[in-house]
Amino acid sequence: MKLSTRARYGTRALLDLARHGGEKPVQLKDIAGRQNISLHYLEHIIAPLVGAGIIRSTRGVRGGLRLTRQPKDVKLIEVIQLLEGTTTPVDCISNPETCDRADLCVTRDVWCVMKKAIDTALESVTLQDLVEKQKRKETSVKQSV
Amino acid sequence: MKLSTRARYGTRALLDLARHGGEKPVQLKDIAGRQNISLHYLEHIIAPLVGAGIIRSTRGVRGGLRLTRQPKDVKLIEVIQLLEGTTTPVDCISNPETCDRADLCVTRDVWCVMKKAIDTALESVTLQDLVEKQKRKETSVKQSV
DNA sequence: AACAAAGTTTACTATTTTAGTCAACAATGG
DNA sequence: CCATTGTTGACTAAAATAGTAAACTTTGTT
Repeated sequence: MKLSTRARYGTRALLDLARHGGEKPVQLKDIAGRQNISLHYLEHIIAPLVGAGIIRSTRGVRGGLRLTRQPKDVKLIEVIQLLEGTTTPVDCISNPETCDRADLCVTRDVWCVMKKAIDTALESVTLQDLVEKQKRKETSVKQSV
Repeated sequence: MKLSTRARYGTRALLDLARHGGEKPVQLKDIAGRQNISLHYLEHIIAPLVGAGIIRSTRGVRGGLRLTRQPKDVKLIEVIQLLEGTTTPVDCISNPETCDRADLCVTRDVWCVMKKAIDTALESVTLQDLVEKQKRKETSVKQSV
């Protein structure tokens, strides 16, 4: 039940983008630098997010990445589903036909409850929430120094 | 975020044990047969459960496995933690020292919320719940035939 | 005592997934 | 046209997963 680095790096990259994005596009190499993630790897991770239209990219000089929505309109559940493929702990939830016990299986019901718990948790968090929380953490650190 | 077959098979094995266990110990090969799981593989999966004392085993003729507690006293969270190692989606939750960003990291906070959601879900289910649910499913199938 | 029936343990292996790297390519602005 | 930036596909090393096999230990029965 581990989250892949794709999901973790991708979320951090999006958060970084939300944090540093403004008028001008943010370059992937800057995100990679700030987040200390391999640029080449991040390129792959970002791809499904661009594909899904959460991010818009512009190539060429002064190009980069931009969020297509307000951070408050990007729920974590969507991000994780794109990066992780799904939040389903077992295949038989989304594809009951892969297991002939599916209809009688009570453990399947438990995994289903589990998935719902995960989804509910991720449903309630937006990029905006993360940005704000991060700002608060940063200022509190500055003050304590 | 997939659950391993260890977790799934192990849970099913325990459920089977709770279902068929009575006076006499239940033999692993019978569980393996009923659940259609490789006996050899199941031996490995069962090991940590025996080690943790959820199951007691007796070797030799007429030996087998027995639950050491009432099914109502076995919570799924405990089973999954034993089989899966942990329910933690990222290491930095239980081991903050593995990441030097841990204290400032807001994504870490999200994974923490996620873990709690999973734990709460699994905390609320016992083997007894599964046994009862399974009995209900079975009788409703019989009736509909 | 011997044997058969259980579980235990260790060693090994094939396959898949993960986490990347590398290089060629495409588009864009100056 | 060229430097810059993102895109794509090929490739790979390492780790995890999902087993298999076999030797071993314990225990009840004969």
